[in-house]
Amino acid sequence: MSLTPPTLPLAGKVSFEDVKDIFSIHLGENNLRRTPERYAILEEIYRRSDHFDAEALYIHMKNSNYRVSRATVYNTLELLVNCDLITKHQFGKNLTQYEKSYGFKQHDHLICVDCGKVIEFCDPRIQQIKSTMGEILNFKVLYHDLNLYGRCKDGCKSQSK
Amino acid sequence: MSLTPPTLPLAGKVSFEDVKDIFSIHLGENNLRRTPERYAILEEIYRRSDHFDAEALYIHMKNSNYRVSRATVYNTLELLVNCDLITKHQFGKNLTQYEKSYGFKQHDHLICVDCGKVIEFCDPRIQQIKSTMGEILNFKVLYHDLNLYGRCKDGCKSQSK
DNA sequence: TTGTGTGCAAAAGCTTTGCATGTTG
DNA sequence: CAACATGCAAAGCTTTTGCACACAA
Repeated sequence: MSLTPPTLPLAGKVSFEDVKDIFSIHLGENNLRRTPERYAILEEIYRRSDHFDAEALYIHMKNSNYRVSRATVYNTLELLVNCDLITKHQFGKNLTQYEKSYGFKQHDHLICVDCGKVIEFCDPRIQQIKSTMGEILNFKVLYHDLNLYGRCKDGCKSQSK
Repeated sequence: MSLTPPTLPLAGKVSFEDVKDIFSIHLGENNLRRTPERYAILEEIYRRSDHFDAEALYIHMKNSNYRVSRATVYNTLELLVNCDLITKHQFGKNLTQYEKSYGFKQHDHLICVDCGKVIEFCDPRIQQIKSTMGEILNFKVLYHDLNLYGRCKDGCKSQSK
């Protein structure tokens, strides 16, 4: 069972330039404009760690280096999802959360129902489930979302989120 | 690999009386009142098939036999989740969906990204992932949510939702 | 009778949309 | 310069909350 921390980039493979290039190409291929806002949002996301939601990203940008509108944030997040530079999740709440995904191992999430902490893990058996089920049900499985919900045996401080 | 349709009740085990009793006991144990609204909502859910959201349930009850408020619907849905009579899902949208769960096999979901169709499936390997990961990460895993997203190879009519 | 539950409507929280303005190609 | 993107605010949707009234225990 692999326990390589999923958040560690694949060895020596990732630079922000790569990510920017991918986005650039994606924009070009879809006749979308290369605006400074779009690159600034991408850069902010790849500077951040962890999971974030649109509002948090908006506030963070507003308070720091760059000023963008909420509309642009939402718009850009969708573009980045489309070219697989970020992935979208919902950890049991009606709030969309994102995380950067280029150059990171595929992984799933374990969420503490007490404190909301999110832990990442890898288990190759999920790939087997995807291929078996795709075959049996005659689907091309594109992606998946697996969340385990539970309680920390050590006991967490039950701090809310 | 088991291909028993997950939505079929476990043979000869389920009646609405069972479900009502479980709810009744749950209410009693928690010093909650046994109101006609709560039972009416439970009955409506167990009469329905498939997945549903709070608003659809509210509208459906409003238009038919029983009149309840949205607040009561949301309140009761939470109680039913607590005693495992229904389960909660989010199929990639900011909309909580529910399904009845008493007497049905544990199952997961395959969602068509084109037409939104939801197919249920069972794969025992998910249980193995839960126990392995709970052990390694020192968590008591309570429940999970696994959604595969993909495209029907037969091609669907791309009807929206 | 007492306190919990209900209904209604208002509020809250996240996301989308419309429109005037700005900027890329 | 024409089309597309941005910013802002308003609107949309789902869910939660506050309060007066009703009713289960």
